[in-house]
Amino acid sequence: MAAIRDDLTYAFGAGRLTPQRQTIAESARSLGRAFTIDDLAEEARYRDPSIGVATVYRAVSAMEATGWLERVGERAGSVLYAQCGAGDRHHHHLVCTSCGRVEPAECPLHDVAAHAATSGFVITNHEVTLYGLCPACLATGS
Amino acid sequence: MAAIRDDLTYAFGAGRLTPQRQTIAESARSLGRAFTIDDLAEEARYRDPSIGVATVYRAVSAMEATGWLERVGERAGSVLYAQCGAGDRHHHHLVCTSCGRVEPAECPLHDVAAHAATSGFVITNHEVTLYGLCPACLATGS
DNA sequence: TCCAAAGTGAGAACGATTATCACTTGGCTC
DNA sequence: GAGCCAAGTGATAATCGTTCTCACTTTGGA
Ligand SMILES: [Mn+2]
Ligand SMILES: [Mn+2]
Ligand SMILES: [Zn+2]
Ligand SMILES: [Zn+2]
Repeated sequence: MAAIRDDLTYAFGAGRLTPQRQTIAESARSLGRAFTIDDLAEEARYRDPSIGVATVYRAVSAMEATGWLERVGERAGSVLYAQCGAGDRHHHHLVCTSCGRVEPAECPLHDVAAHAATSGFVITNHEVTLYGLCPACLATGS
Repeated sequence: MAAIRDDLTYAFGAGRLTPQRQTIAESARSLGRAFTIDDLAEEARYRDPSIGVATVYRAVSAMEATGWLERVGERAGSVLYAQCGAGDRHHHHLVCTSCGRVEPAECPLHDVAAHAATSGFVITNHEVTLYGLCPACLATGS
């Protein structure tokens, strides 16, 4: 069963769930992998051609603010997003560099945080992203 | 003593060490913190106003290719670079979000790599960046 | 010295993202 | 249910970091 934040009704928090936003959120979920704004706009406009690109940008900003989407890297100058697959739990990401599949990864930074403390730095935030090949892409050799 | 890659003569590898490139590399080193292309260009053009912005971009690309510079994040839509402070050793970065100071950090990913292997992913690359406050910024409360 | 490749600088072009603005819509109050 | 108004929309222009182009200069080896 999915974590509560995976439910579409949480995508926009206190914001309105308009028909356009619903289409955009469903598009994001249906992609099932990391995507650029352009990827998402293409899918959303396939379902409803009247949706403007600016609306997709605004919807992504809103979904990122609630944590329903996360940025997981970049591709050719564009930000890569993925639906958060682990609810509220603190985690990071495995990103398949071939197909874009994304899987949550444990946070490995407890030791490093301790080390940093001895150097005088106080860590307030961190980013971890792993890139590689998912089982499917390994099997097909792509 | 600094690791060998910290020496300016390694900044451009097989490329030419022109006067402009020397000025740019010295500027990067003198900044002593994470910087954007714009920060670097400002410093370099202070020393030699005839240096064009395109030359700074090209020099940074070359220095990134040799590993003498690394990208350590972004700020307001621009890529953040820092001089690599740990030679050839595999490492990551502590970045002070207040003053931009950068310090090498150990790689904490051995456990995670093992975990990923059990999920079928094969990791080929990873990124880790820690953000926080350096001792100096903690002391001044900035 | 000569030459070909590498590098330079000015400016144009590019492309992702953001701002603007007139208009529409959703959800609340009465 | 009608009225209100903040929130959202879509087209388009603007922004801005980065890359490209091109004529020119410099470099370092033959
Ligand atoms: Mn996630
Ligand atoms: Mn480094
Ligand atoms: Zn894959
Ligand atoms: Zn600091």
